[in-house]
Amino acid sequence: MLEETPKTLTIGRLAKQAAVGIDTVRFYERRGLLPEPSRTAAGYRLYSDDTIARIRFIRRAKSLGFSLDEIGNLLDLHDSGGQKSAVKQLTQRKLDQINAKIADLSKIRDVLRELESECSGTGNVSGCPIIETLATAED
Amino acid sequence: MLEETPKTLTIGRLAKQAAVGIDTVRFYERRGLLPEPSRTAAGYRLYSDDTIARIRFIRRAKSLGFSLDEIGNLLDLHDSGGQKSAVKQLTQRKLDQINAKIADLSKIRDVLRELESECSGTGNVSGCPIIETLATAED
DNA sequence: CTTGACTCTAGACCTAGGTCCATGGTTTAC
DNA sequence: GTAAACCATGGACCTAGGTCTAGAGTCAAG
Repeated sequence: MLEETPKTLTIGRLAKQAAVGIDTVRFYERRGLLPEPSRTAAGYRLYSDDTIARIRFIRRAKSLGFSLDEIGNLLDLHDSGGQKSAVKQLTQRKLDQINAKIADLSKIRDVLRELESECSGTGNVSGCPIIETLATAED
Repeated sequence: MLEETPKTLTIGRLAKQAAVGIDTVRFYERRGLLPEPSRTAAGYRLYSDDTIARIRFIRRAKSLGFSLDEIGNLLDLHDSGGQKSAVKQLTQRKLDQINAKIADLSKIRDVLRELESECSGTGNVSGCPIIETLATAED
C-alpha cells in the first residue's frame, strides 16, 4: 500500500497552483471530474498535491479539444487502470473530429478568399460580389 | 420608385421556403436581421418574396462562419447602400479568424497524432503515453 | 477582539443561436 | 359548422463551460 499524500491544500491554494478559478474547482467536482475531497472540521475542502496534477490534466486535455465529458472518460480509464486501447480510441476519434473541422474550415476559407479577391473594394455595395453571391447563390 | 413586391407569405410559408423554423424567423426579427413585417387585420405577419432571399442570405453567411451580429452589419450595408470596402473588410477579418482557427487546430492535430502513434494500444493504461503526457506535461 | 481574507451553499447568470411551451385567437378544408 | 392547422405573445429552456452573487460561517494577523 502506498502512503496517502498529505492533504494540505485549501481550495484557494489549489486553484492558484492549478491556474483555475475556485469556482471552476467546485464545478469540476460537481461534474465528477474531481473526487469529493476530505474536509476540515469546519467543512473546508482539503486537497493533496495530486489534485493539482489532475486539474492540469483536465486543462491540457481541454486545450487539445476534448470536452469535459470526454475528459471524464479519460480520467476514469486512468483511475480504474483501464485499457490503453480505449484511450487510443478516444484519441483517434478526437483526431478525426479535428480533421473534419479543419476540412470544413478550409472549404470556408477557399470560398471567402474567392469572394474577397473578386471584390474591388471601391464604390458602393451595388454589384459587390460578396453581397450578390450571398444574396443569390443556390443552396 | 420601384413597385413594392406583393406581401403574400404567412410566416409558415416563408419559413418553409427559406428552410428555417418559424421560431427562427421571429428570432431573426427580434435580433433586427429582418424588418418588422406588415400584418393582416388579425395580426398575422405578412412577407414578400424578398424576405426569402434575405433569410437565405443569413443562412449562407452563417455557413461561412459569420455571426448573427456580423451578418447584421452586412445586411445594414446592403440595405443602406454602404461602401464595398466595408464589406470587404468584414470578409477579410473573417478570413483571418478562419485562418487562425485552422492554424490552432493544425497544432492540436499534430499533438494528437504524435500521442496516438506513440500509444501501442495494448495493455492497461499504466505507461500509456497519452495519459502520461497529459498528466505530466508542463504548461 | 476585531478586521479582512478565506470558505461554505444554493442557485442565478452569461454567450450564441436558437427551440419549445402555454394559452388563446384565426382560418381553412371537409 | 366544426375540427385541424395555422398564427399570436411572452417567457422558459437547451448546450458548454464556467462565473458570480447573497448570506453566513471560519481563520489569521495585529
